[in-house]
Amino acid sequence: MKTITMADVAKQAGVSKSTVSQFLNGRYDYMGEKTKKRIELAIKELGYSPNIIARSLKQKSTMTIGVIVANILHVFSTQVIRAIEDFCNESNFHIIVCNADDNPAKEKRYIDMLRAKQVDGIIAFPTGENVELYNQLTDSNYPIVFMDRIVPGISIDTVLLDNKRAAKIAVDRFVEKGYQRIGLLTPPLSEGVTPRKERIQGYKNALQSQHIPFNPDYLSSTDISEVQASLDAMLRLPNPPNALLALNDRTLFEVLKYAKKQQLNISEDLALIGIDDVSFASFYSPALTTVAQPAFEMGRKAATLLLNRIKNKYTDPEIYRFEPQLMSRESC
Amino acid sequence: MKTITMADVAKQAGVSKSTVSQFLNGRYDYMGEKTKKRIELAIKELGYSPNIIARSLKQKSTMTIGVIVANILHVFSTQVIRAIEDFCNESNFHIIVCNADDNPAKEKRYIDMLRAKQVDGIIAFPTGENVELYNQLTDSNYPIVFMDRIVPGISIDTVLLDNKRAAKIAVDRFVEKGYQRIGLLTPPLSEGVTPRKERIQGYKNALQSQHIPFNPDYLSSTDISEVQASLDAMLRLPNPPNALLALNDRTLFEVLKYAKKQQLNISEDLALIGIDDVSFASFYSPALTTVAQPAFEMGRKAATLLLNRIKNKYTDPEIYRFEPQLMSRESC
DNA sequence: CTGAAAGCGCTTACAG
DNA sequence: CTGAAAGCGCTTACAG
Repeated sequence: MKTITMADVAKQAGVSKSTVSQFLNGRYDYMGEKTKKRIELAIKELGYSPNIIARSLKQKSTMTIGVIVANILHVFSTQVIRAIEDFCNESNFHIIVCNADDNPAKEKRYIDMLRAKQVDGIIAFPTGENVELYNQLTDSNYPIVFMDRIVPGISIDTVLLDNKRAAKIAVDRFVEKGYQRIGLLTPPLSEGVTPRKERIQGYKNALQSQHIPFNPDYLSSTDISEVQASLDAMLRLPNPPNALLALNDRTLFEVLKYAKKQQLNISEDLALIGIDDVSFASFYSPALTTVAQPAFEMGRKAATLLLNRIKNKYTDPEIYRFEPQLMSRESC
Repeated sequence: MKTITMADVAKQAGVSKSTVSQFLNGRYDYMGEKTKKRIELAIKELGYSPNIIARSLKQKSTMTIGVIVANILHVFSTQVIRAIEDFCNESNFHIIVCNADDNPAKEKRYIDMLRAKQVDGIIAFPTGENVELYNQLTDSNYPIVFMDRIVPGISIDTVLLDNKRAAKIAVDRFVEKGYQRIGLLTPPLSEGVTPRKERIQGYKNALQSQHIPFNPDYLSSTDISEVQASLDAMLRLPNPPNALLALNDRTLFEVLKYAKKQQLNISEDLALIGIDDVSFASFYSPALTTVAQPAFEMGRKAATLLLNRIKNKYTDPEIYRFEPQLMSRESC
């Protein structure tokens, strides 16, 4: 299985490699009709297909980008990736997908490898921990876009939800429906995880503007595995919350598991809103009111920004906030 | 930003490119200690990182594989991809992810482009339509593995669920619980889509071995958008089914939407089993009995097979069937 | 133990 | 309108 190269085509067509190359790249400006035909024929006869690696080496462009998410199993990431892939496909780019698992060492390894493989740019959900590396990237003007998380002090295009607003939308909805004792369940506030920080802040701000005092007992920040226990404690308070905001889909899952186990009647016993629109929200009983992220738009935006940078349309790095959307259903 | 190359390192260290290359590839056998040190230092000083594209051109291996799914948004695909990525990561491979959307033209384009980019192999959920192309690939001995779908007449490693058994497990469960009038809801039986064909066959076979006559009225094969209408009709039969098998997750969603709208009491009015274990199965009310695919094992197997082929460990192409697992819960 | 040279398969400035 | 030649950044067989 000898692989056939441009030289073979050239020989077969009786022209030089240069001419074949011109032909392949559509630079027909001065090319004779018979030459074109001959090359076309030779390509067909030999079943030739160009080696893009060789081209990449010369052109310093691989038409490939890297996408590093925390975990592709998270629905939001999957949707973002799908949007990125669609956009890239329109521009003939491919995407290499990596799972960093919130592990800075893994993230660093991926970034280094991707660069070594000469990908033209990277979209990442950053761990936030590789500050030195991020700075290197911006210093060398490497095309990169962050998703979902802001790394303080780093000047890189970042696409994320207006998280404060997401929390505010939920709180306002609770209040509008007559709930004042609003609990919040969140995973641990490890540093670097923008959405959690901002949503909690948004929750506090929203309470304040509704003139509801913030009650620390109503805020549980625990590991996913302890959400249920923590919720249990919260509901056993002398004056427990009558409404609950789940900070993300995985937290919401825990609430629903707990509710089922305890035969808690959601919406009657306890109003519930989750941030992240889950697949079953509309047909759950009660249908779940959620605050949705426009994941596809966000992915598309990230891809647009990155490809623009790759094409050298320089713009100052910015933070792009997307509007969350209330999906009004039955649970509140 | 001049990029620094091996030549720069060589000059800085006062050795030849060959020696640097040896060093990078860990062929220290005969290398003097001082030489090593000098190279190491030069690399550090210059911040050198090798260009893997250049290496790939010479070595004819990119350490990258392509993964073509129908749609990454399908949970099963996402899980398979995650497993593949994990396995590849262990072997220092990267994956390029593509969505073919069950579109043969898109599939062909991806396969052609991936090969042009010299990926070392491909794992695909095949549309089944590009028979000529598949044959070319096997003829040229190109490493490829199929997932989920069998393409008749093509000899390629294929990893998929024991679909007949999945249907049988569900039917047997129904019968064991006393249900005999078992309906089946499936998306259209377009050719090439192995799982649907096989699951329907498995359903029929299982009925037979339970001595239950197959009732064509109990089998609905429609577009997803018409599942609800079709189910409605089925339940209005003079003698409607009292148990329902949803062929996959998306069909199950439609059943649940319908049940909610019609205030149908699942498990009491109608027993229900879905193939594909959905994220909310355990905390839905009633908790949903499902038949799960071992998606991660399957993805891992596909990756293992592919990397073995890439490493030239030739084996005859085979079909690998994975055991479905009953997740016994409340809906039946 | 290390280096000079050829080559991987392309592209491209230049000459004619 | 087309070709010869150099070069992209590596690797590797070979020589010494």
